[in-house]
Amino acid sequence: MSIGYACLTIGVENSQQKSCNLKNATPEKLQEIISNNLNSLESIVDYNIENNIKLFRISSDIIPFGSNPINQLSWWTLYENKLNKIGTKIKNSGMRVSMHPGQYTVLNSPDSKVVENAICDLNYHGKFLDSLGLNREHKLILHIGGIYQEKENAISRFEENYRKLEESVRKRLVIENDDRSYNIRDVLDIGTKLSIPVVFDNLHNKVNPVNEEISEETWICLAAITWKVNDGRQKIHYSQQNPIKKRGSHAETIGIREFVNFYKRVKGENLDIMLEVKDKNLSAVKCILCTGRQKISSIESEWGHYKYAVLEKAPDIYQEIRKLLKNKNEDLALPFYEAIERAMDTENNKGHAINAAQHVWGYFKDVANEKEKNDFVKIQENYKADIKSLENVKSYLWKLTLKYQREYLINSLYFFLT
DNA sequence: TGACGTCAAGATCCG
DNA sequence: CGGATCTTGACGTCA
Repeated sequence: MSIGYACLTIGVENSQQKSCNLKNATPEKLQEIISNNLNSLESIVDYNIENNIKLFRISSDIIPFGSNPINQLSWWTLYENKLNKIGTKIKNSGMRVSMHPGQYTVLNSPDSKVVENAICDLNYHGKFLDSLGLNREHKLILHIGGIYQEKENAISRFEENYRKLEESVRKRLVIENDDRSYNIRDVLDIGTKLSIPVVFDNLHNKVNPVNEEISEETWICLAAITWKVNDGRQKIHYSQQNPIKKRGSHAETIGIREFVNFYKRVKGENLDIMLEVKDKNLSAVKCILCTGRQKISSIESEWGHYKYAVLEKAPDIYQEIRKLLKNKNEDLALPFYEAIERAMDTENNKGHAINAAQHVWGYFKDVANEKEKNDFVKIQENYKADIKSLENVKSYLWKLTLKYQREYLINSLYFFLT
């Protein structure tokens, strides 16, 4: 039903997350970062609302060192107004958010210090969602942890330590199969025994399967049983293998044909699907537009974002898409994104890249001063002569985009896709 | 002891 | 000096 993305955005203004080192983490520095990060979170929530994205994972780093004793700020009171404002936007728009402590939060460690840290960390995550005023449908996702040579004992320790968690954390906690230690069968057994909802992760299940014969649909049905009414809709994680990286690495973008097939197969309309993918919000918008009825205007607006990136890669596909968008009465989302994917998969070509850069330059040629005109000519020549890279050319154009505040270009993915 | 994963910050280099 | 490019950090497990 809802499709969403994790933590960061591409091409969204004022959504940057900041961080700092432990040794620089003064109260002043921490406050500055928290203030920035909450402003960014609000921008992201606004963006999600505008783009009909109803599922989002909030970064664990939203509060720097949120569970480290170095951070003694009571950020939930210092930023109470801001947190309420953001929480209200989330609730009023029907958005569902989550948080996901990473691979270093380990509840079942034999080392009691590690367990203590994990509990602190879960408390921090729970407190953040509480401070937004959100109910228990807004989940905290956790992996089971390590094996330590004795899986049975490791699982018992997970169960023991789970029971020690505060109710405010337990009510949100859901568990997920991972790519090396605990497969979906293990996690379903634990979830069933302790009444913890289970998140099925399709790529982890491919990398660390129980049994190749059992289908994804079957596992999703079995996981469904662990979700009770006040947990909200069943959630799953979806990602695709990056073809050039090692097994388990997330793809740059979600291949839309494969996703749509998956969505039909597993009856995705009954699920909340969290995408784990490098291009973040871009894949979320793509998957949302390809699984529902769309107005032509949404596709046209997407074309506005992608067009110069496509022109840079493949002028022929650029023309093909222009032609495609003239069919105002058909459902264009799928063929549109398939064409975008083909274009972005195309090998770089200097001539095409220069052609696109000149199109973009068109936004400045009337306002640019003499030095800027000369610099653009020079950087183009240096690019042709292999002295400068395409990234250098584009970062020069980005500088001009910001200087002359060209709104259309600020929202263009030309500068963010490679 | 280093790889793993992730992203910005910090450090260094270059013209 | 500003910008580009590289290295580091912060976490715990496992080989």
